[in-house]
Amino acid sequence: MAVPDASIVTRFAPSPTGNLHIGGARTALFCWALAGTLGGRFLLRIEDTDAARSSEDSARAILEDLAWLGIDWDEGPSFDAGDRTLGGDPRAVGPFHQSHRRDLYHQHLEALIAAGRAYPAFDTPAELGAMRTQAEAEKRTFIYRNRPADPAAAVERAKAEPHVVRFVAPDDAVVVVDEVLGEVRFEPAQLDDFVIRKADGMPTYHFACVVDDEAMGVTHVVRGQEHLMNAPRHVALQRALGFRTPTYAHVPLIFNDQGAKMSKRERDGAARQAAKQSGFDLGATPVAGLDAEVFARWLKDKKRQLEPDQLEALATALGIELPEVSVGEFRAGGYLPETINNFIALLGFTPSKLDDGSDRERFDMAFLVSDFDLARIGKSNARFDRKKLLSFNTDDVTGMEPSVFRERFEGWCARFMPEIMDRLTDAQRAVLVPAVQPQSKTFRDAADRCGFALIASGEIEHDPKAVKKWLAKNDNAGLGVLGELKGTLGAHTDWSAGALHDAVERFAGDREIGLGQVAQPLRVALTGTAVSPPIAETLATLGKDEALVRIGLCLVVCKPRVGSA
RNA sequence: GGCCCCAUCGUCUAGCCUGGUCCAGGACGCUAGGUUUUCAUCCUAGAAACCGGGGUUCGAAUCCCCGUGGGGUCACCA
Repeated sequence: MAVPDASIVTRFAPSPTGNLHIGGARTALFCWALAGTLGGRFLLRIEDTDAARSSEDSARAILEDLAWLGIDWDEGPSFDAGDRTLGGDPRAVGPFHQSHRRDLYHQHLEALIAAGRAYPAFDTPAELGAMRTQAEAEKRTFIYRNRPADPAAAVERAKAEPHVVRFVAPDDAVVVVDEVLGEVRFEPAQLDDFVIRKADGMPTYHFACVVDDEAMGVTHVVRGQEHLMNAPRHVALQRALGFRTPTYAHVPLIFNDQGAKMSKRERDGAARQAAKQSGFDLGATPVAGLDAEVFARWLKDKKRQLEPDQLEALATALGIELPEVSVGEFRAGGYLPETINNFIALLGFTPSKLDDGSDRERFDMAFLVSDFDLARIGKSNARFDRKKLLSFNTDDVTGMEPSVFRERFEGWCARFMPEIMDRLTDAQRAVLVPAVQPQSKTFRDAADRCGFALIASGEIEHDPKAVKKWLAKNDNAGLGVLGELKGTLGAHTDWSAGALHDAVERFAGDREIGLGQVAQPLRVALTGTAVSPPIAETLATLGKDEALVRIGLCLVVCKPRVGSA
């Protein structure tokens, strides 16, 4: 890490209108890492100037997601992350919610009007819409520049009438110097007199952002390339206000499988496609909270989105998994925060090489905070490859120290799969959890593999394919083995996994059959399927009584019917 | 459509700035074998790319131009 430099400040400034998106997480991560390599501080600001769409719940959720990822902010809203406290205001530059900073914006805005660099405008939305339509009809780009002939009169009129305040765009070209893209030039003909204060008195994003970056001493602005067209506006505003221009870095976007900006619509798209493919009939399969008309409209219109819970319910009805897009969804999906950080850092950024000259792909936060460099950010957009993420996550889950795995997995279960904690004893989990770890790609995957221990023996559904292959085949060889096993296991007393492992092996050895010929019929009996954790641990988790009940039950349920093949 | 950005294996990328060491390297995925009591792992091998066209140069993935393709953005949203 670099020598501490108190003058360096990076910031992440989300707007609290939804969950933290994976792209936002990457931006935050880069800002955090940059502050680290430069020895500066990382600041978090909540951009809630849109009163209607912002919510404190959303702001809170974003804070929690960032803390979960370990993207700790030095300054910003205070947050108790359990083992550490984040945020605070040591330099007294807060508050960090823009909705609480209106006086500051107001001061600068008045100064701008007084300097003749801003003016009240009284156009109604309908009038503006008409101007745009006309411009479009004439194949012109709509550029608003209706400056008042008499500014003083306009200011006077503004005292009594609803209005917005617009910025007087500069007459010169604006050149944005960007650390990633180089110099980007914007001609004055494309700069319009954009709105800097809305009719409700709130500043627009552009104005609040520029004022706050100055007031908070932000030196480096790292954000997605979708903001590139905002940069000339911000630079022009800074000049008019007499502010510094921070260092800009517009990082490439994260794409989805379709090659477009990854967004929350992803999930709607996946569900829509599945619904169309399967010819889903809402009439035949009602979905809670979703009425037919809404569904039909949503099905037709690609831009339409369902409410999150409607979407979840529909996905369940369709029997599909929705693709994760927000950090919370990846968390619920059982991904590790360190893996997510590692993976998203690789989207657009290339770390220094390994000593053998190959690409360095796996690294932790400590590495990132010392190796991050804006010069190593690429210019082209990157597709989000879920398979590669899964591969990374698998490595990290299976490579975890078993005791650590158990602690973290159970922590995840407590939140997302409480049955595992409620229904299994500590002793059962002590056997099952380590058994499941080497097989699991995610915590959710691990939890799924524990499922057999959660159901009652009567609820077991014996998979016909598994029954046929492992019990009925070869003149019911599997059923025969199972019958013998019932006796052998019934007489067996030590139900530790180790002893059971030996017992099963001895059983197979005595009969000179492969272990598979024993384990598979047992799996079918114990779980109803051909897949389970290693057989000894499966038996041990269930316990002797339950295991024997399941075997007995299977023998009855799956016995060959007289007269049928 | 205007403006802006981008362009190496299917995907993420190295190399490009400072032309030759690149018949282009790594990773995920894919294919084929192998290990394994199931699934998942794991091991070995393999296929797989410099968008097209012009220049500049002894020599271009690397520099320049044009074309094509992709993306972003055009709100009293951020």
